[in-house]
Amino acid sequence: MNSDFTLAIHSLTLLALQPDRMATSDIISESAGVHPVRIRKVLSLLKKHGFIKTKEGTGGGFIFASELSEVNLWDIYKITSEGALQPKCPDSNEKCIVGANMQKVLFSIFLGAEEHLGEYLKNYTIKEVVHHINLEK
Amino acid sequence: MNSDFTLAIHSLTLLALQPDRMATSDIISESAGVHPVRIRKVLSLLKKHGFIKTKEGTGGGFIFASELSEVNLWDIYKITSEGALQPKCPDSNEKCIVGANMQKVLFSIFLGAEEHLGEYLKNYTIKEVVHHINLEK
DNA sequence: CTAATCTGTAATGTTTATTATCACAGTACA
DNA sequence: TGTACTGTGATAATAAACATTACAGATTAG
Repeated sequence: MNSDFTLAIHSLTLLALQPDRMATSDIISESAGVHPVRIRKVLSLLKKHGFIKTKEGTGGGFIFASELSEVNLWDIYKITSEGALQPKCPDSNEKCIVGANMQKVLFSIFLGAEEHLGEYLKNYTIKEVVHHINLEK
Repeated sequence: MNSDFTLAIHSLTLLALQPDRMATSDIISESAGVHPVRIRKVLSLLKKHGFIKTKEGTGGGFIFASELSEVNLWDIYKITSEGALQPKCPDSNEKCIVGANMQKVLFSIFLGAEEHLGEYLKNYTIKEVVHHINLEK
């Protein structure tokens, strides 16, 4: 799994903490320790799903566009990383009962695993993450 | 996540289907489509935990050493891939409230996620996987 | 007892995935 | 009209996964 999921959470949390003004990709990238272009790419996904708004030009940037308690981590996972749990099986031997069928068996197991993970992630919203961040202060 | 987890499942399933005789790393690697050395590395982990037995020399190889229904996928996950869910966060900015604390917040979330995944994986044993493989025939 | 056939494992090379960087078009504002 | 942003494609650098080589140690067959 790449870190788009955690980058998205990081960015949203930062935006949640300054709901009144926009944050640029430079500011967010400095907080997250990654390149600003990556921030723009990940956040453009979140924009497409309406979680944030963006503005180009001077004074522009990114800003939260929904209720903190309505954005849960499962939503974000699906947008950034759906299918990431799924293992990339090498082409196994079709002549072997196991090789020929293992891939689809594993596929169904991991599909179930991802759904199960979803049940857990649905319980976490950005509001909770922000709360945890504040507790750590 | 690398594919050690699925390789282990694949190998155990193959061994489960021929409980009477040993399988060499060459045979298993041919079924799984990977290099025999990888099979030996992954299976040596399973051996350490007593799930299989090995024998060196002519006629040697790997063989199942426990009850199919007592080897569940969570056991195997823990052996091969524990912590794999955990995202590798880049060093974020310590001067930023979010950057400074996000890592430990994410850590606790992903720890919970892995435990939750465990509850799902515990329900799958090699016996079930073998059963699914046979159904696909 | 010697050659053949295995596992065990370290070391190294190759490939693939992830991430960073560059380049530049488009938008908004002063 | 210049400056400060996002949006996005293309390419380069880095890191992770995987394959390959090499060889020591165990076991068996002849």
